[in-house]
Amino acid sequence: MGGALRNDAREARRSAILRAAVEVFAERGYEDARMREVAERAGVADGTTYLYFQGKEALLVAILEENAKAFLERARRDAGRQKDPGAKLRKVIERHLVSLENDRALAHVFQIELRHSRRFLRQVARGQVAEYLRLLQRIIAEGTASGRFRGDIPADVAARAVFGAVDELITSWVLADRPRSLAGQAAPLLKLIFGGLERRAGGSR
Amino acid sequence: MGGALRNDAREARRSAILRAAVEVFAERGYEDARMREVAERAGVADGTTYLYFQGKEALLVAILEENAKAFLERARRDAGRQKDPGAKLRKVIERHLVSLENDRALAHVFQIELRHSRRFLRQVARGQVAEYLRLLQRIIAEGTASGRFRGDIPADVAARAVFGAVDELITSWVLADRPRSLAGQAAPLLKLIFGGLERRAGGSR
Amino acid sequence: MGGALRNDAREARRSAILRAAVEVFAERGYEDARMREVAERAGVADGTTYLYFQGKEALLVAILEENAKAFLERARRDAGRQKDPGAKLRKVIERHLVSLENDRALAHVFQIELRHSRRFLRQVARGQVAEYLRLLQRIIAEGTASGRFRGDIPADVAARAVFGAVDELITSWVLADRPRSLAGQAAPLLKLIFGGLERRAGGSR
Amino acid sequence: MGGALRNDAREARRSAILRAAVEVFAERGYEDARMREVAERAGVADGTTYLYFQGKEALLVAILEENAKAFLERARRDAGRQKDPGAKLRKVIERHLVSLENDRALAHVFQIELRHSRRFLRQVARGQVAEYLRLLQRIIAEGTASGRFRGDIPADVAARAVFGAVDELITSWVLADRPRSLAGQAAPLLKLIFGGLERRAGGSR
DNA sequence: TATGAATGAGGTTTCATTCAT
DNA sequence: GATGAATGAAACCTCATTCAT
Repeated sequence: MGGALRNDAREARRSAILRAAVEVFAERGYEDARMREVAERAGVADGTTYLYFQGKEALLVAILEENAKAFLERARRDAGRQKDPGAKLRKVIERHLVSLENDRALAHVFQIELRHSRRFLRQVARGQVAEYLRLLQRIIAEGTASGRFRGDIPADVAARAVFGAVDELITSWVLADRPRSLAGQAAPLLKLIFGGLERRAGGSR
Repeated sequence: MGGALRNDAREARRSAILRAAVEVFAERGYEDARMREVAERAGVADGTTYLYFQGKEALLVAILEENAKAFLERARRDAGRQKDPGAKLRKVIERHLVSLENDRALAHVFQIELRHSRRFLRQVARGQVAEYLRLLQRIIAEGTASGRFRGDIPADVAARAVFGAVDELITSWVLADRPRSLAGQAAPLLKLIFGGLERRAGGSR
Repeated sequence: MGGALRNDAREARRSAILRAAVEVFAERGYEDARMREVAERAGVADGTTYLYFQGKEALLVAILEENAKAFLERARRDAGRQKDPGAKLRKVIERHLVSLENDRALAHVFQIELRHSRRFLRQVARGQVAEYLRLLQRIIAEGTASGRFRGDIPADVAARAVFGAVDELITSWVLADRPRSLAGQAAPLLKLIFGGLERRAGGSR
Repeated sequence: MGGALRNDAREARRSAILRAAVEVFAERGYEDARMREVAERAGVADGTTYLYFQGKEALLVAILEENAKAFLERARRDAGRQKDPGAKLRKVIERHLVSLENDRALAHVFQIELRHSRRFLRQVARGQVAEYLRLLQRIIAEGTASGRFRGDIPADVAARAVFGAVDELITSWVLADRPRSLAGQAAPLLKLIFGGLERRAGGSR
């Protein structure tokens, strides 16, 4: 039980460091972020950071993986609760927008800092994106199979296009000085996406 | 005439340095790129680089501005040659894809290295993107005015979504080990985009 | 107590770096001195120097300020112990000569390296000299007031002349290959200075 | 005769470069002076400077030697015109003060920039000072031999003290924001110096 | 002889990481 | 486990000087 308490304290400290990293990375950018500032803000000594994470880049990896994992789980749960592929897609996209709107610092790190280098992007960040793309792709393929979505667009292309559209709206929002509500842009974005994906009533083109 | 020759030589050297920078940035990433390697590959001495560009970041700015400018001009010319807003959009997007597919190193720099830091993104890169977004937005607004595109999606949201979709396809292509032809993905992408933008035959939703 | 030990260690290290700097500056000259050599000679890593001093020039400032401060304090104490203005002046000058004769490397830095640039001279070094000049000037004015020193030479001119005479002897000594004892030159120098300052028995000129 | 003209032009250009160097060295300090600025101010191309002088330090050497030579000649001539050693010394010192007061930029270079490094000081500048010191020493020795100056102060010590006093007044003047006339300080300075050097009426100390 | 574009050596400093306490 | 002082690698850029024209 002492171990449990210990573990709680350890977990709290780990979280504090991770949160501090999100904030410092968001404020200064990854390259200009100082490990010292992360430690300071987390209320620990410089060296302590290295007892919890391998190093600076490992912090970025941890920020990505823990949040992306939670995000993916929510997305999958959201999708699982819906029968209709259209409703699944809608829920997943709405969740995507809302999740990041609720944590601007994290959004900053996700939209910008996680893409700071080719190596990182390929080896780390892209893996999570690929997972997410697969989810989108499955939903779209399901929609196509069910006849609701058109059959002449490969699901992987569609998934990337949808992801790109959402992603760009979020990046704009992160970079804007006076950002407009992301949730508020969900409706027109969804209209556009569904317009693109859905089979036409009469059938066209 | 000596001056003209001199200018030619000067221009050639400038280009060599810029091209070397594109390649080195693409291969190593901006942070890991060494000015020495840029100079070596351009066939000039270390210091010569600084006679043509203020410093490392100025190289990145120059890569962006010169190529983005040319790219924007082509896009505007392409659009100007078409009457129909749909045709304009199609041409611009096709050009976007083809331009970058033809220069993978440049594409790498555009999709990744130009986004390496918040400051750079906001102060430099995003300015060019904004120009491009405005062009897309104008075309879309024109399409809406002409009745071809639906009127229930704000043009700025649509422009960002379209840009994001194209951008993501290119980024995937840049990061892929065995990339599929970008031009080959243009057709389904355009179907998706036009499906999203165009007013439905019967009118829907 | 651990703190006290730490502080002692810290102070020792600081001193080691400062002393190493005096020696390296004296041997190579400020411009040709390498921070690496300072660190090496102090037995610390390159970066450690920067934990104790802001940079290379800060080392020079520290050398000046700490020694000048100590020097000025001794001079003031010496002067304070004497009643007679003549005796005060004598003690101060003797101390000046002896202090630097006892530390030739420091003397080198004081006489030469501290004057290496206009900016440094005006902003830093001259401030300490000004303090010293004020002390000399006060003593001389006191001597004039007491009737011992003549009244027809402004004390500030006299102070500078006296300082200059002493300073030049030291610089010669620093630059000489086979320097003659500075202390040994004190007697004739003092004769000259007192001859210049003292009111004549009969009164002349 | 064409050669003569050529030589004149050459000489004029040489002078222009030298004068430009004096000014730039005085304004920026030797280390911060840029050869480019010297060339620009002299109205020649960068490389041309090197056709007239070996390099940056050679400019400093030339400034020193040419001016010091002229200065020494004037001093010797001044001295030669006087019979009395006291008058000689007076003339030489007055000339010293006036010469530098008439060219503040040159004075700056003489008082500060020429002393910027140990090597330069020892190998170059001090040679000229030594000449000047010998002149002073000869005059003083002459004064002692004639019975006017006291015999208990070695002439070399006296010469250095006198030089130091004059030198310090000039340095103060160079560094002052609102300098007081140097010539105006000649009288009290000379009183002090002669007071120190002259044998006392009654004979004392 | 003059030009000025090109050269390239060289050093201070920062900061992620380590490790003795 | 926590600390934080110490480490030391590593690279951008400047600028005196050169040399092809």
